[in-house]
Amino acid sequence: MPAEASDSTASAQAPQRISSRLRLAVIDRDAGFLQVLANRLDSLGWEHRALSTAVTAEALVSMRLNALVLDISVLGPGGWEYLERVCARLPGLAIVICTGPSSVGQRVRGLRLGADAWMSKPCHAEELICVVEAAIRRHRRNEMPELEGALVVGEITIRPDLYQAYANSCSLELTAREFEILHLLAQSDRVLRREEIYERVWGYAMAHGDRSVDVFVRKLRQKLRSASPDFSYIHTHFGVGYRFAPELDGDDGVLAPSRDDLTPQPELTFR
Amino acid sequence: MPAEASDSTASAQAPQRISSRLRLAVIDRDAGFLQVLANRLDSLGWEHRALSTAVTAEALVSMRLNALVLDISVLGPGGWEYLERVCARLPGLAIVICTGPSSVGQRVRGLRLGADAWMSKPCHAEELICVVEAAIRRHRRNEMPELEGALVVGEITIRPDLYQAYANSCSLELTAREFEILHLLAQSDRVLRREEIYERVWGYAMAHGDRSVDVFVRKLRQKLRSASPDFSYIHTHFGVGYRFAPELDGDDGVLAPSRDDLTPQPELTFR
DNA sequence: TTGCGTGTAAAGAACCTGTTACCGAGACCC
DNA sequence: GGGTCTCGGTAACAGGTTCTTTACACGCAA
Repeated sequence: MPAEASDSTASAQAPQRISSRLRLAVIDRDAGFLQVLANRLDSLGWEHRALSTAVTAEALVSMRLNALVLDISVLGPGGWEYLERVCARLPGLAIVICTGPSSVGQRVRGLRLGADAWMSKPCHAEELICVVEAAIRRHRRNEMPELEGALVVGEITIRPDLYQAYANSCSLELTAREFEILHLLAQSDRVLRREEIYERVWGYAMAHGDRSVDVFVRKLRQKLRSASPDFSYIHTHFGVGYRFAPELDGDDGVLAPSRDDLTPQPELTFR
Repeated sequence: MPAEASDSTASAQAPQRISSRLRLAVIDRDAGFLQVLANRLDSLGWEHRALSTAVTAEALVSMRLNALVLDISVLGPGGWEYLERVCARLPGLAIVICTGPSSVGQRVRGLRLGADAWMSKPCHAEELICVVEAAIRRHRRNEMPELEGALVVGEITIRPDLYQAYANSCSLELTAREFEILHLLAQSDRVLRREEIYERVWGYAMAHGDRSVDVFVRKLRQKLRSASPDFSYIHTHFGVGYRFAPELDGDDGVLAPSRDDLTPQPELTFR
């Protein structure tokens, strides 16, 4: 039952690891601390960067960070002002102060200025990362909308924000499931096995012998063909699965002319 | 560490106190701790309440809290599960664990389960409050753009400052909930799932099978139709949710994907 | 050619939504 | 305090849409 399954996944995901690739900068000079942290971050797949001194808020903006870990003691007396400036310029940035012994007054001040958390060294890298995650998590919750851009492939436009696909300004009238499968296929630039498609769209494992994916692919092909007859979009890989790629009919497997192989996803446009 | 001297300038603007009246619950049994905290909270004007044991997530919902301070040790072994449940049910609630000595593993676990911060007792009340504020602040950041202008869509004018919508200078007589849902939908230029709507309007997770959103959408449609019969505003996306867009009836409501690539919200004007 | 995987079609089950009616909680007035 | 009213939330039903299942035909690979 789909409803039950999605319920269970919801509760199962609770021990939350933030999945997507995150970007973190650390302003610190403690080589040992940086090394340990770097190892841990690498194994989590985060992009990270160590800075030995303060960089301008503008520079931080250009790094497109999710979080900043700051040993405020390396900045000297101007640290508070710096913190304040960075918080004002990047209200969406998670900032964790991680520094040596401090007074309650200092911690209060840091938090009031806009830091999200204060950790005292020495601390465990794993705990620091959890604190950073907690701050990012809370920040993202509201930001959620996650406005994905439209995907233009062949003559088809896929609009995640509208949960619909179009051809020549005309809706394909896809159902929710149809759209999800098309979206998934179009995003992936490779063959997807049925089990993979099922698992990512339905949210749970495909039962042996289930033909649902095939049936949906047929419906999709039908709608795609009637809206954009000159292209074929979904290709069968016998014994494997399906792959999405716009191909002009008549050509022998030649990719759509608008494509070039230099850019991996040339038809992927952000609105 | 930076000198504390330059406080005067910084404290003038930066030390952000959250102004509005906040609601906090504390699950703890340490009378001394509770007393000190209560005094501090009173002087800040927060509404607060001490609980000596866990209350159900539903009870927490009904308290309309901004934050929860929890000594997880008073809950015994079931504490983790409780934390998880509360986080799932109230994704917008700031949760700070404040408890006695703990291991890194425990702190990591608590943060992963969804707590926003972990403080070790003994701690200074002021610092605890700052940590709570930091969590709330981050949560609220995007939630309250403040001082929004009126939104004019189709024949409807939405006035957040008056908590009301109008058609031809005539009030739609929306109730609070109706207005909030309309406002949210009108602000978002995309399909919103029911769960999303519920969570952002009610402030906590939608129970499985709850039809409240549907019923309110119906009421909204009714009022919108009687005030502005030529337009349809709220569109159902079967199996997904609702989307707001003023459309002249009679038109086929064909959404041209290329239409708004340059101007995403042509009919949405800020005054 | 055979066996297995895939395309196609249709029917019933399952699900989703619109709609209405009803009840309890809280606000408000007297 | 009691009564009335409005609002928010719940339950039930009907009708429509979508999804799943099943069956069979077709085509690819060995």
